[in-house]
This record gives sequence, structure tokens and C-alpha cells, in this order.
Amino acid sequence: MPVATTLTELQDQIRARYGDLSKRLQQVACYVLDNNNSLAFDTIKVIASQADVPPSTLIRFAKAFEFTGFNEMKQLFRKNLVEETVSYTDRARLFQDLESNQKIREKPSHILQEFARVNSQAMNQLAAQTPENKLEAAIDILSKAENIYLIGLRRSFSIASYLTYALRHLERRAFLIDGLGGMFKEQLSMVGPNDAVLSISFSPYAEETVTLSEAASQAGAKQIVITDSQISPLATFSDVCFVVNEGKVDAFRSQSASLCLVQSLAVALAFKQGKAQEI
Amino acid sequence: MPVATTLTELQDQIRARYGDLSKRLQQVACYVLDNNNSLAFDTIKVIASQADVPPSTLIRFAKAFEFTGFNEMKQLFRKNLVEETVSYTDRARLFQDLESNQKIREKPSHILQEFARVNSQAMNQLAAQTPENKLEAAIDILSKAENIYLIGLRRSFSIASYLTYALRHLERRAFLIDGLGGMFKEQLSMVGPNDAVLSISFSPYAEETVTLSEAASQAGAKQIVITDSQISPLATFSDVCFVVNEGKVDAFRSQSASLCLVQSLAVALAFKQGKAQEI
DNA sequence: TAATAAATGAAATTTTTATTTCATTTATTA
DNA sequence: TAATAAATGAAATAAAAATTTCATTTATTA
Repeated sequence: MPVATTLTELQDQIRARYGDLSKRLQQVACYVLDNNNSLAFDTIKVIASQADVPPSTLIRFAKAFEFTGFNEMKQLFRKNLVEETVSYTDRARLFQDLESNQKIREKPSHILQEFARVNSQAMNQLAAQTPENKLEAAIDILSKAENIYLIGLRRSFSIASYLTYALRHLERRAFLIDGLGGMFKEQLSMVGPNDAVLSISFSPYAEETVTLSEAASQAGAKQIVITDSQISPLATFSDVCFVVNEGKVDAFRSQSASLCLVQSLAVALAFKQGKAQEI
Repeated sequence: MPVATTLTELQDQIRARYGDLSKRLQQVACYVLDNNNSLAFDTIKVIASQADVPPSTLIRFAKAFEFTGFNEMKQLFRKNLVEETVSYTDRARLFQDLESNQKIREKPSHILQEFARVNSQAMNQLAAQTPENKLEAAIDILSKAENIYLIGLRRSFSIASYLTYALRHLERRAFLIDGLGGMFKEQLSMVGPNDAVLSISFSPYAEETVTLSEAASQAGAKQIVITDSQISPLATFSDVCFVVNEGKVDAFRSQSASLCLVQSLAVALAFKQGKAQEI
């Protein structure tokens, strides 16, 4: 029997062989099957005392399932725990380590596959980590705003322009600050306390975005921010701040999670307005 | 200031004191705020090398926030990860049971979760169904084109604008047809046989996109098309046609798969050009 | 039941990890 | 700019972990 590479696999193996294990190993098996978090986090010593066996038995157990040591087995539990929440940055790095074959890494289909994988993970993480009340707060701001200004430059421009499109379809007064004709400031000059500004900016933070956000903040407008770090310069002015951990393939940062967030906001707003029409 | 007892508390403290920290400690602060999973799992050595500081700095950081050592701080991250996983699982189950409950279906967090799920599926399907040779062909066209014109209106504008941004960063001569000043035709008037046109359009197909594509085709330019059906009007003129099946939440069609495709094209092109710089 | 094999656990050993120390660099202040 | 303080990082040390060893117990079988 080959060594298990996922937690599910391992659990199946344990159940299959349970009857043949010695008394002590059965005791370990029970603990292992029922305490995933403990296995992921605790040291051998702690696990041993909780499962009421000596440490050496744990190592015997791991070796009985073809692992080179207890730590190797432990990795399955960690991987499993992380899968639901991992920042895809870490995963991508891991993948690089394993996948040293340059020829394969550069194949377009492989890149597409990697992006799909990485983006899935990033979006699921976003969904798991974004608290209900932040979303509610953002939607509340958007639904009450007289005018909504969208700021997103360079890399973030596409996201901002999508949201503008969606908001317009919801018949909201949405204005995309695009700096056409160099008129950044002019485009925001009418912003007031009844308005909302949604800014999107990722490192390296576009200077104009920060300046404009600050200006809007001083004008008393409500601020929603989408950014990539808790200490983004934009976070300071924000009423609601979404920190999005985007996926990466090599050095290439994705945008999917941000797009997903923005779409969700638009759809939730549509429901709130009772306008469930197509976007 | 008392020692933090939850991750949120710690994050607040870090943000509050960020400005007063030394350069190295700020560097640690950034890493700590943005890499929860790494903090929960990795050893000091690993974290230190990823944050690019010596191990001792990490311990200084922990002590600066009143912890007795780094491990004490680490516990907050572990606790948080475990709690998060639990609530995530619970939520998922809850929604399955109550799928028909309108109140829940309209909750923003549910919408976000649904989009994440649906988009993951769509992207993975895209990756699985897009043949290598189509990708190769598209990249070949892009890499040989003298000028690249991007057409995407309304819903597709954000995707087109993202690709324009990416191509510009790869130092390709990319031009976004945005119809500024009503000059659609004029923007495309210079297109010739050595150029490529990439059109993006989904049902209902924007009339201008179809017209422009046709014109470009007659001018002898290579055509890459991203659309949602084999029988899209654009498919006719195309040299390479990607059919993307986007995810939907209720009637709301997503864009993630298209974005994923477009990013993959850009990255693959970057590799081909040997310019693996950040996009 | 005696002889043998398998399982077990305490303790020693090895390995890894966290922490401290201290010489050096960098920033601040007089 | 000299003097002083703060910050830094390499390397030593301390602590803790994982693993192995081996004497002892328990089970198996001739």
C-alpha cells in the first residue's frame, strides 16, 4: 500500500486496517480519526498525553502507515486545514518548489490550469474570511449614497470599470474616475457628504488613488476600500475596508478575487433594492 | 497596553503602532498582517526567511507586543485558524440545508460564497476544456502582431481594459478601442494585415463589436475572439475562438473565467517573450 | 507450559527550534 | 560632527521536540 497523500486517503487506510492494528495502535487510530485539529497543531508529547499513549507509539503508528516519521503524517493534517483558508501566495510558492520543470511550467495550458487553481483558492478564502457585517456595511453605504464614485487606476481600473457598469444597470448614479483629460480632481470635485466613494488599489498603490481618497474623505463622503494589505495607505480613510489576498502564478498577481467581491456586492445590492434583473 | 488575546485585537494593535515601529519591525508587521496561515504553521526560521528578516527580529516583534515569546503570539494565529475552519464548515452545511430559504439566499455572504463556488467551477472547466493548441495559436498571433487592438464593450470592457494594461506592461503595442468621442471606426482605421485584433463579446452581442470585428477581418488582421457560444456572430471571423462558459448566480453572469483566460494569455506571452516581470 | 515473537513504554539520544547574546551598523541628539 | 542611543543580525546557547533504543511485558504457538 502506497503512502497516503491526502487526509481522506489516510483516513480510509486507517479505517481499512483498523481491525489488524494492535490495541495501542487502535487507540491512536481513534484519536487520529477524531482530532484533526489536534493532529495539525499539537506536538507529539501533547498528542501522546491526550491519546494516553507514550510518544513512541505515535511514531510507530506513523511508520505503520509508511510515513518516515510522525511529522510527515502531520503534514497531511496541516495541509487539510489550510486548504480551506490558505492564501494562495503560499500555495503558489509550494508549487514552484515541487515543479522545477521549466518546460512544463511555461506551457500555456499549464499556466491556465494554475491560474484556475490559484484563483479558486483565493476566492474561497475570500468567501470564508470576509465577515457578514463588512459586506452588510458596504452594501448599506452603497444603497444610501446619492452618488457613487469609483476609483481604480492602472491594474485596478478594470475592476472599477466593471463595478461602474454593474451599478449603472442597477440604476445607481455611478461615476468612474478615469482621469480622462487629466481631470482627476475635477471629476471628484462635486463629491459631498451624501455620496460614497469606492476605491480599489493594490501595491504599489497608485498615488492618485490615495490622494483622491483622502480628498473624498475630507469632503465627508463614505469610503469603501478594496486593497491587499491591512496597512494599505487607503485603509486609513475607509469606513469599510476589504483586504483581498489575490492568487499568484509566479510573480503575476491575479484579480479574480477582487472581481468576485465586486460582483457579489453588486448582486447583493440588487437584491436589497429588489431589482433582481440581469447584470 | 495589555497583551492581545485574539487575533483581531493583535491586528488592531499592530496597525495602531505601525508608524512607531522600526523599519525591520514594520517589515515584520506587514508580513504578520498579511500571512495568517504562515504564522499559524511555519517555524520561526521559515517565517524569518520569507519575511526576509533574521529570526531574532521576529522574537523582538513578539516581545514588542508584550508576548513572552514568539510562540505565545503564534497561538493567536492557530486559534483563529481553527475557529475559522469550523465556522466555514458550519456555514456551508447551513446553506445546503436551507437552500430554498430566500432570506439566506439573499444574504451578502451567501452570494459571495456562491460566486466563489460557481467561479471556481467555471475556471476549472475552462482549464480542462481549452485545448493546448488554441492557446498556442493565440499566443503565436499575439507575439507576432505589430499592433494589438482590443475590443470589448459594455460588460466586456473591463476584461479588454485589463488585457490592454497587461500587454502594455509586456511592452506590446496594445490599443484599447473604447469609442471615446464616438470614434470607434477611427480608432480601428489603421489596422492592417500585420496586426491582431482580440474581441470579447457575450450575448447579447454588442453591435459595435461585431461591426468592428468584421471590418478588422476585412483589413486582413488576425482575429482572436473570446465569446460565450460556438454560434456567436464573432466566431465567424475568428482565427482562434475561445468559448467561455461563465458561472452564474441566479441571473447574474460572472466574468471570472474570461479574466482568468486573459491573464493566462498574458502570462504565457510574457514567458514566451522571456519577460517574466511582474504584471 | 516453555519458548518465541510481538508489543510496549521509560529513558537516552539526536535533531530541530526558539531564544539570547554581543559585536556591528544605523539613526538620533547635543 | 562627535557622542550616544537604538536597531540589527550572526552566532552561541538553551529549550523542546522527535526519534531511537532497549529492558520489560504481553501475547502466541509448539
